[in-house]
Amino acid sequence: MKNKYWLMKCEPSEFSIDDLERAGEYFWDGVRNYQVRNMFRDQMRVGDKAIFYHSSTKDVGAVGEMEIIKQATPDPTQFDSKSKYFDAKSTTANPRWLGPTVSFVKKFNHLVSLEEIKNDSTFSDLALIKRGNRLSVIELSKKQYERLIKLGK
DNA sequence: GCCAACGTTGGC
DNA sequence: GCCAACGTTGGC
Repeated sequence: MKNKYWLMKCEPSEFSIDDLERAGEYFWDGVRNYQVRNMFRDQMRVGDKAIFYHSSTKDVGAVGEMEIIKQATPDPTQFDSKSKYFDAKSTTANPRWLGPTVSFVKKFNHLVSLEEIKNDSTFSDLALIKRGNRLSVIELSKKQYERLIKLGK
């Protein structure tokens, strides 16, 4: 099956591309949005590629490449009452939230800033730059994915 | 820290 | 099922 391409946001104060590089792989936890949950469940598959994007920080933008190495499974933080992602309404029998596992591929040589993305016509219809967008995971076209990698070199 | 925009919750 | 209130997101 054809691989898909994704852009996945995370606040670097929580987890950054450097953290991922050190860890090698990471369970993408903490997503509490149904649309994104459904994307994880129904569309994201092993072998898909993803761009790591730093949000809510001084230097906002795309910072590196990842690969999906495990399809979404229940997010353990939803059952952990000490976690800020705890969800009392979720049960192990019927878990509400999922997360894929990603692996580090490459860190960009330089950040591709949000401004740069906005100014590039390749991304003119990308939800990322649309006003009011709240998705932390967005599907990219192959062209958009390759363009980000080129800009990051 | 502000604030616009959106998603979720819960009373009715 | 409506909708107001509330919480969260995320760029600036």
